[in-house]
Amino acid sequence: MDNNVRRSMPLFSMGIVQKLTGLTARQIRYYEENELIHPERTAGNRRVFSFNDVDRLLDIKSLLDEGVNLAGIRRVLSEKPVEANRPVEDKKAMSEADLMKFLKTELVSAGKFGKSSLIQGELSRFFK
DNA sequence: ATTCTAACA
DNA sequence: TGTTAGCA
Repeated sequence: MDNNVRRSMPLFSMGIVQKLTGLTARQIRYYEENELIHPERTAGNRRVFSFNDVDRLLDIKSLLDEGVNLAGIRRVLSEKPVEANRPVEDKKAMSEADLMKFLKTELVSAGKFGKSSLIQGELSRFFK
């Protein structure tokens, strides 16, 4: 279960999440306002997303492509537990290089579990 | 350089 | 949703 710790560990900066999800900062912040995601905040008020957050964001993105509105998305995601992210100190966001390494291991474990095909589908493009 | 909030020619 | 202003 050590993976849950990692997945709830806040380490993604806004910029990284934008690249990872293809969503705009505006959208990401808007979804947070609607409590679709609950990223942590650094001492400087910067958002720090966990892998769980990115996962939900990708879910939201796919639902958006399917033409589901915010209310609908809320319904779908409300059925999913909202594990709170772990508190984060003042640490700077993980470097992109280390981040990619982490994502790679995530993709491997995800495949190992046959889980979240979404993650593989959406993020695999970063490893081609 | 990056992200944040608030607001709208 | 985009975009921009003014901060931190």
